Amino acid sequence: MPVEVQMRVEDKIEKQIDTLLQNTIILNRRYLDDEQLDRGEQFKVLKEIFDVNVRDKEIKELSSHFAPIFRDDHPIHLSLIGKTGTGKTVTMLYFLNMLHALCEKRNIPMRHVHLDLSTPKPCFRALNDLACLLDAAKRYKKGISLDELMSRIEDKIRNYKGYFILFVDEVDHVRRDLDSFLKFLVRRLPQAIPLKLLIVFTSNKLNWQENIDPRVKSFLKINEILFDPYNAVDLKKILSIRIKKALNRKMIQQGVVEKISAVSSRTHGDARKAVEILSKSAQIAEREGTPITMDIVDMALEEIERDKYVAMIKSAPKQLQAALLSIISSFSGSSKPISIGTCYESYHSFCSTVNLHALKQRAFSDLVSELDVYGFIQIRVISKGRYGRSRDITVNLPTEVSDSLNKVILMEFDLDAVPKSRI
DNA sequence: TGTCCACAGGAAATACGGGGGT
DNA sequence: ACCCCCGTATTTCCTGTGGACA
Repeated sequence: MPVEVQMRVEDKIEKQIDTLLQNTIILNRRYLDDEQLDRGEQFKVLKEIFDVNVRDKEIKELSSHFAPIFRDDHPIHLSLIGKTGTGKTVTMLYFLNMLHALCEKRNIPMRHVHLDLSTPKPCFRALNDLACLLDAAKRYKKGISLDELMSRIEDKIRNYKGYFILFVDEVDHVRRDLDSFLKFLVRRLPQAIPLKLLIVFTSNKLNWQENIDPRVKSFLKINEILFDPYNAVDLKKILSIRIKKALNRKMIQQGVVEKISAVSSRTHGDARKAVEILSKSAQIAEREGTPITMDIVDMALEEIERDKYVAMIKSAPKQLQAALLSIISSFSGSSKPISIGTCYESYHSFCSTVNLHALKQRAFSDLVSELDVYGFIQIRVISKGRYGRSRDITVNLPTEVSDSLNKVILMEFDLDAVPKSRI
């Protein structure tokens, strides 16, 4: 390894560190990622955001909805509707926190619980989570009846007489048996115990109430508050607050914040994603040793896109990885649609080479649909008349993305394909 | 106009795994 | 240790179908 001898190593290192410090962009990394902030810090950021009148309208509506509590009245249930990243959860948590403090001050007994269903789960798991939050049961994987869980929850709060606000985040994530879950919350629970139950639902689907059992629905008196996607002005405010806390403002070029807010508001209106773009741009700029420029933002956008796919497939089950790989490889080069039959053949042969149990076609077909939902591929049912009816598969990923997907999946298989094949 | 391909995609059956009760 | 229960994954079985072709 060749070493430069002109300058003493110590001096060199010192000089490098100095320039690095001068060009530091990220001053406080934690403020670029909510996961790393504790509740108090999150609320502090939120307060600043609310103080510049973002989400003003929603907070007003929330206040008027909950106002009856202070007249010893019983407000109906509430449903917050809006896309992901529009601040439903944080706003509500913040609001509940304030409400709690206010109730304490006025001696009104009030409890609130946040049931987070942000990852899809069946009724059983949802109830189990709730039971855990209430300290009514431990975490079960399986093996206890739904009824048992419900009774335990009831027992736990039977003697509580004040307001009980249950914040059910992302209700529509209760898969399959949403009806029985709601039936318990809306019908059985209020009848079984004396407390004043107040449920707040959250959903990103406007029509989440549409296909629930009408018998449950009739009990579900609900008030709705809509959370619109953030517009560019709001996003700019939100980003500015983050920048003040986390970044070296001198290293951000004119127009960058505007660009990020514009792109975000146009494509999703999601504040979390906007902050992610900012954070990624800062990382890239720091790596390249330049200020954050417009070009850097573009790079960040691309990189986020790619990482999204790679991360998703990395954490996916082996079968799904195999399916995607066989589709990508049987696609190689041409961009003409392929029928699902051809894909199944190549999947089958791939499975035998890596010694993976190959699924039957019906199951494979479901895997393919899943890949479509995630956006890796597009499928379309078409009929070739005499030559049958099938789904055509198209891969529309940028080549670099599909290349890195290919590499990642192969790596995943190399790691455990070797020892298996030896057995 | 009817046939018939090559699947789609729903429903039910079966397999499996893991945990609670006793 | 044994059995039973529940949730999930996969298989098996099945009916349905758009349109090129004869």
